[in-house]
Amino acid sequence: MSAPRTIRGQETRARITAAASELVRDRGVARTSLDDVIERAGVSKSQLYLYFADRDALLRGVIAYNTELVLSAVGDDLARGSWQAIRTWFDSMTKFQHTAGGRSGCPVGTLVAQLAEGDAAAQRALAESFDRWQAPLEAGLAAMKARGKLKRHADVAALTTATMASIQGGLLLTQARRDPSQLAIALDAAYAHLRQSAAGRR
Amino acid sequence: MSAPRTIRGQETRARITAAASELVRDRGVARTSLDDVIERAGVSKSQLYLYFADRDALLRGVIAYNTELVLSAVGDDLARGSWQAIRTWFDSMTKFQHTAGGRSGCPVGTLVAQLAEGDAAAQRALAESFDRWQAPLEAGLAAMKARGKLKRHADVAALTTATMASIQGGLLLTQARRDPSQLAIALDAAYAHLRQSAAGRR
DNA sequence: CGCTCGTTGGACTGTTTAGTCCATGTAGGG
DNA sequence: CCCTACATGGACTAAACAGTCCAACGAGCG
Repeated sequence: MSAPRTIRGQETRARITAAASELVRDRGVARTSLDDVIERAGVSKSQLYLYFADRDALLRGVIAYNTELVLSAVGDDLARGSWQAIRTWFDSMTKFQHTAGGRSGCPVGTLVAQLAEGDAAAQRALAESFDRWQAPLEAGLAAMKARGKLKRHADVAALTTATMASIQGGLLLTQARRDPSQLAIALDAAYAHLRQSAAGRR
Repeated sequence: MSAPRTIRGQETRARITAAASELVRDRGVARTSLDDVIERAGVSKSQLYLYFADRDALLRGVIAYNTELVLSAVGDDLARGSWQAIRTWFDSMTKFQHTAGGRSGCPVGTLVAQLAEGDAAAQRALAESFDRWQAPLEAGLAAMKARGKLKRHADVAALTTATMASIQGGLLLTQARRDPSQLAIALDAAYAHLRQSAAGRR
């Protein structure tokens, strides 16, 4: 019911999730109907129900799709650990928000309020999504600490959580105010906070 | 169409917005129907449509209601400006999330993803809501700067935005992970970041 | 060449939903 | 005490919606 067995089926399933993801991004979960999705994807209803048990399953498919989306924006060097990699990662986010005009928000973060309360499975999926997203940052900070680039008593897990919060909060304020600089300010503060844990030079 | 002319009418309208607010908090906007609202409020449909033009207008009523909700949790001393007032404010939020079991998130923040993309008026209302919410903090920081408690070059507006982002991001992660400590960590970081702008003692 | 299994098309159904309408109730001013 | 304007109850409608069903298609394999 969920796994296509042929290449053609895989393409159809992918077209459905991509269409659903775009519609959810542009209008929100509440304003996205299955009829909208099949029209945009150019498929029939039976195709949708061949790969997704019901609407909730499709929305969980969107969570998975959007998770891959944000993960693909994480460079490999972030996990290796360097100030430069963190700065580059932050800048790529503000750049993206600028081109999007501060609309649409975070592909994963926006789904939390829309799905976490209604669907327990979706809530777990979103929690896992954040785990995967922050893993490279956490690994990078741990590596920096091991290399003596961070203070000995630096709490890597807490720094990671605080950074993720600044990202999500910055994106939320950007979406609410239609102003990408909200994210830029939040990320500058997050960067400064991380820098506070940098090991003293001399 | 929106303003009750009698005390009885005002009470009815208040009961409707309160019921809608609770339902939206517990299940999200998408899973809250007008029939649910009238049942919970104990009113009839014509009463709802006497005070709200349509569903979107009701949801804007929820934005206004929830805005007052978060504003009522802001003590007067925050605007006067003190480290103590900021710490107390932060602690009241984490305490609330602990009793709520990390469910439901921020009354205002959760509405952003659910309403901002679909309804332009709601987006503006939410932006204003954040303006009002952060005003006491911004005034307090400005007062502290004037009293020499903050560094001379401290950017009060940026500090305010960064703090709001940490709050919203912390609440979002708390909601996603059902873990109130996510907010606590984010707020500790926000407090440390603010403290960095404290004027040197000697 | 035909069989089979995954895939596709779209009509169909029952339910939920937002929104309308009108008859009735009620409180307070003249 | 009655009149008026606001408030209330609930039946009603039309549309949108999620989900079902079955007939037809097509690609690969024997």
